[in-house]
Amino acid sequence: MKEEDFRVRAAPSPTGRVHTGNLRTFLNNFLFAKSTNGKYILRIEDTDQKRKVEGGIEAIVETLGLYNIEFDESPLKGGGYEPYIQSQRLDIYKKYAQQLVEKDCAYYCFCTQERLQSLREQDERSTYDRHCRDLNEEEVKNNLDEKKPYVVRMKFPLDGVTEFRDEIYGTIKVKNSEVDDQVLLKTDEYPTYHFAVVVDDHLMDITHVFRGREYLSQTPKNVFLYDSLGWERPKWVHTPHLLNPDGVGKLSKRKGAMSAVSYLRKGYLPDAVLNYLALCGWAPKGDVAKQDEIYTVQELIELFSIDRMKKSNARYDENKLNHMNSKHVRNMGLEKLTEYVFHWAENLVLKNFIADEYDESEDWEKELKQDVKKYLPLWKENEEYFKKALNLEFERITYLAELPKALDFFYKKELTWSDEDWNTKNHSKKEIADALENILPKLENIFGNEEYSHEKWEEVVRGYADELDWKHGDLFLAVRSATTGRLKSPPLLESFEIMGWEKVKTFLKQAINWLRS
RNA sequence: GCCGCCAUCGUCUAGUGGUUAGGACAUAUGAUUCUCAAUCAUAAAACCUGGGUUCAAUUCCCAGUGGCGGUACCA
Repeated sequence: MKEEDFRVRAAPSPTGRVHTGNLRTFLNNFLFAKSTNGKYILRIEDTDQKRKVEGGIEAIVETLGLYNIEFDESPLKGGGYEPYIQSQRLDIYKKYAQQLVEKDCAYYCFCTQERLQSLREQDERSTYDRHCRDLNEEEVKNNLDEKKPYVVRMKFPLDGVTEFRDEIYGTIKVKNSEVDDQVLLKTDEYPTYHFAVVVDDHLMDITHVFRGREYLSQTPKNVFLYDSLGWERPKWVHTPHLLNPDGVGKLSKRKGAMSAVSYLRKGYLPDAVLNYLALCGWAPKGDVAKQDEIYTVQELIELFSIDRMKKSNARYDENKLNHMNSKHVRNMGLEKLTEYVFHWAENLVLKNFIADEYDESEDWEKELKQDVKKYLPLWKENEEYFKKALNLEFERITYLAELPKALDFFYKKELTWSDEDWNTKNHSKKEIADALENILPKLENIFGNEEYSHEKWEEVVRGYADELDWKHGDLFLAVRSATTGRLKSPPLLESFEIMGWEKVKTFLKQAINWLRS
């Protein structure tokens, strides 16, 4: 088979949610499809009516779109294998279920839920006792005529071994006695996952089935169905899990997973998130790997191959994600970054997504929204000014959500302080106020006349510190708190250049008043 | 319990039948510096245990231990 004939699919439930873990599965499929020039299909698996959610499809497509992950075929755009929603394919499953019954590979089961329940109560570890496996034709016919509710179960071989190949794990063997007579068609005539996935993957010509490793030991059920129906097996690619940072359990929201939209809102770049996720459980070959591990999506596509995927689970590590994001932010260049920040503020932070209806937004998101609403008009008012300010801050942040606070002193008309914003270890508030009052005219002298230079500025501060017999650092820190409202900031001279002397002077005066009150 | 899978620094990983076991994150120290960050340099840090096979095993085999997953009319 030629690579361009490869077809992979993502098969989510329509919960509308895309979180860290399944974003990684979407990504694996995507990288494989792109790297082989194959097709990427979205199919919705909504066979559990109890958990059905309306409208989640748009949310998923929208979210992935934000990461530039597009589908070649989907329920929304079609593609020649319709329908792409399992609940609209019920008659298809029914047809093949009947075929399996005719081939004696499946059977009608009339056991009630209550009976199954009591079986389980007797022995928690028991599987279905195959009570209906050998009903004779007449019994089945009678039951059907009486309109007894039924399910269709697969007639899985009682002994022997099922063997199949996984592209990552190699040959897997499972004793058939370990496998239950899995329900294929439920009472409500919906298929179960194991049945629908086989029928659809076959009918949609899926060549590579990427899915979580939790399905590995259940794959014999699929193998049985492919073989019974006389269909060619696809290549299975079971991928290891992303674990919580503490290594306990699959990554969960409570322990650090975020929704795919939230990452972008927080100001992680799509490429950075994908860069990080791709490197969990996969690594390029040693001789083509980059030492710093920073890759664009394009590079990942070029390097991707299944045989480089790991077998073991990986833990989620926010530190590394943060590091990668700050690298990607710095690599972007000021021009592109400025553009992206505006895009981020307008189209990611302030905009409401369909996905938001399915995921409760967190406190920081609400706060961020308010901050951005407040500052964005100011940022846009003077793009050159913004760019200069951003230039001083962008390598001090790890994600864009830090920007409103990081840049605030460039935009505020008044600063406010609290006691923690001052270094009072060596000097009292009164001493600091006096010092500021005295240094103000000295600064006015250089900045007011546009005669400043790095040397002069340093000379003024250091000179006056000597005069006061202060440590130089203490005086710089005092000026810093007064003019930026905090103890940590970009270099002062560069900041003043952007803010302009009038603003700096105003803040200095405000600070003196605050210190004295 | 039973079944399946996995096992290199704290974390993500590279790599090998003979290597000073490499990189990245995090950590520590130093340089730089008006603070923070960035940058640079340095340090500490790993082949799960026990048996085989072999001249030689972290690497191959087996067992144990540990971890993850499955054992649904959920996916």
